[in-house]
Amino acid sequence: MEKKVAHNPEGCSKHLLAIRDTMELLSGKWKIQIIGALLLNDKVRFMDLMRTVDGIGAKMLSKELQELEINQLITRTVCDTKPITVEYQITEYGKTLKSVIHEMELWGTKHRQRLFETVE
Amino acid sequence: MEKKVAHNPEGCSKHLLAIRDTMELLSGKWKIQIIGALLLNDKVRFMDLMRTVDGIGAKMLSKELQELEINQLITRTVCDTKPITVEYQITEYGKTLKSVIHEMELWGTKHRQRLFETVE
DNA sequence: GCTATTGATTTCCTTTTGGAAACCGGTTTC
DNA sequence: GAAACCGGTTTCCAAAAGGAAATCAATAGC
Repeated sequence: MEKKVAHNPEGCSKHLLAIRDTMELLSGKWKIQIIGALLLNDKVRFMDLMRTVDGIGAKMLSKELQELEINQLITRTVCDTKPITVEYQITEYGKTLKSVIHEMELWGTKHRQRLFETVE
Repeated sequence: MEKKVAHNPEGCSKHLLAIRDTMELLSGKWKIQIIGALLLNDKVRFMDLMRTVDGIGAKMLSKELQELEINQLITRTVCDTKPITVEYQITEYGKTLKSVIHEMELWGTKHRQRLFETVE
C-alpha cells in the first residue's frame, strides 16, 4: 500500500514555524492591544495605557511592556518631569506589525458583524 | 488643569475590540497552526494533523478542532471507511482568515531573518 | 506633615492552559 | 485471539498566565 499522506514536511513546517514565531511575540491577553494603542497614538505614557487598554492591571502592563521592549518593538523613555513620566513609543520595527494587526482588525470587525447578522 | 489625555475612547476601543475578537478565536498554542495546515491541504484526517502539527497531543487536537468547528471555521466529516476516518476541512468562512494568517507568516519569516542578521 | 500622582515591583492567590498516559470501541490483519 | 490502526475521551497533574492588593520611591501641592 502506498502512502497517501500529503503532509509535505519541509514546506509545511516552514510556514507553520513562521506563524508560530509571530504568535509567540504577540501571544497573551494584552500585547496586541498595547501595540494597537501605540500604533494609533505614538508616545503614550504608562497611565494613558492603563486607561486605554481596558481592564489591564499595573503588573501586567509593566511586564508586557518589558517584553515588547526586549523584542525591540517599542522604546521606553523616562522623562524628567514633575511626577516622573515614562513615554512608550513604537519602533520602526514595531510598525512593521501594522499589516498583521490591520488584518486582524478587519477580520475581527467583519466577524462581529457576521455574529449580529446570524442572530437576526 | 485641562485634560491632556488623547485616548479617544470610542474610536480606540473599537479597533482594540476587533483585534481582541480575532485573537480570542486564534489564541492558544495550536489553533492557527491547525488552520494553517488546513489551508494548505483541504481535507485532512485526524492522524495527518497529529503528524503535521508538530508536538500536539490527541487531547489538544480534538479539543481545538471542536472549538474551530463551533466557530464555523472548519467542518468535520466522518467517513465510512475500513478503519473509521474523519476528514476535517476548512469552511469558506475559515478561508477568510487567509489574509490574517498570511500576514503573520510573512512577518514571522522576516522576523526570523532579522534575528539571524543581527547575530552575524 | 499628609496626601496625591506616576511608574512600577512584590506577594499571594486563582484560573487557564497544556501535556502524558490510560482507556475505549470499532475494524482489520495476522 | 493478539496486535495494530483510527479517532477519540478521561483522569490526573504541572506549568503558565493573570489578577488584586500592598508596597515603594520620588516629587508636588496643600
